Amino acid sequence: MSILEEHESSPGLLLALLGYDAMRRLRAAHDAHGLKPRQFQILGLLEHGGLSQRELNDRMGLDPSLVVALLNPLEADGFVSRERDPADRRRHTVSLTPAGATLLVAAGEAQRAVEDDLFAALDTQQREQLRALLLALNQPASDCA
Amino acid sequence: MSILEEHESSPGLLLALLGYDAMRRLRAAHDAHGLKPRQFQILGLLEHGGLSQRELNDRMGLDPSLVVALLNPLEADGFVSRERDPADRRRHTVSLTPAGATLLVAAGEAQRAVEDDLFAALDTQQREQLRALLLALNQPASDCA
DNA sequence: TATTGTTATACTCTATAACTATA
DNA sequence: TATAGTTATAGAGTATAACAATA
Repeated sequence: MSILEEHESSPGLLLALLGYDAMRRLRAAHDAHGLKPRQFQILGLLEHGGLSQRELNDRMGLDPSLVVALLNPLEADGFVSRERDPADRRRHTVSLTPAGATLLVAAGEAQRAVEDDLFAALDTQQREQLRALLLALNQPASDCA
Repeated sequence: MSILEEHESSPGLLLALLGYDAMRRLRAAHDAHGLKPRQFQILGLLEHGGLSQRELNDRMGLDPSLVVALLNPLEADGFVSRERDPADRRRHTVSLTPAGATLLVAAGEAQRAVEDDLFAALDTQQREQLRALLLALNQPASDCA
């Protein structure tokens, strides 16, 4: 059943509801691996080298306190390691462990499967269109603050 | 600042995060009128005549308990009225009051302003494209249950 | 003083289960 | 028994403020 009938859907609310559904499905997929969608995102961000928590905050658009709460279980389970930066002892460099890299691969397959299902109604070209439009939305013309 | 860099955004998570941001902006806009986005949606659904709560559940894709919680303040503030259906006394017919109709107009302008800002990065044609793609996502090809 | 990371608390939206009343 | 509506509780994701350690 559809979330909204066409005539009663404002574009903004439609986007909000579809986004909520997307997060719900991502969560269901990653639950099998003991991950939250945002934790999977962190593993992906660490794939090509360690980052400070500050860098994770910035790239994810999240408050530092959120990143701490996401990292703690990942570190406890051995998927991620935290080391103090010798050059600036305030910084904690977060890195992917071998176990974390393995988990990233397995959970990545689950995520791709979910996204295939999520966008099943669109063909390849339409998916590319949608992706391009969403990326445009994500980069506001200018920060006129 | 953008929520995600291009290379690190899965389409599904991108949709989820943009949807969250859309809901956040809608909430901010409707707060000025004492409404939640879902309550504004209810007012819109009642614009062309009364509905039972059951019909509201179905059209909004929400659990009945949610609709109750959304309606109670609306009724208390006089924007909506509930009357028992004489034909089936289990049914409560929900209708828009004159005050509710006035609120719908005012809040509708706020919502349009938010959506204009939300989709500011897109031209008219791109907005139509996006809307069509989102509507397609919202109507899964078939419920192969 | 400013920055990195941490802790604690609270808010929004939604889901589920159990209940009442009507049919 | 089944349906319309209600109540209460819980969960996920995020935001904010206050704090300790380091620069």
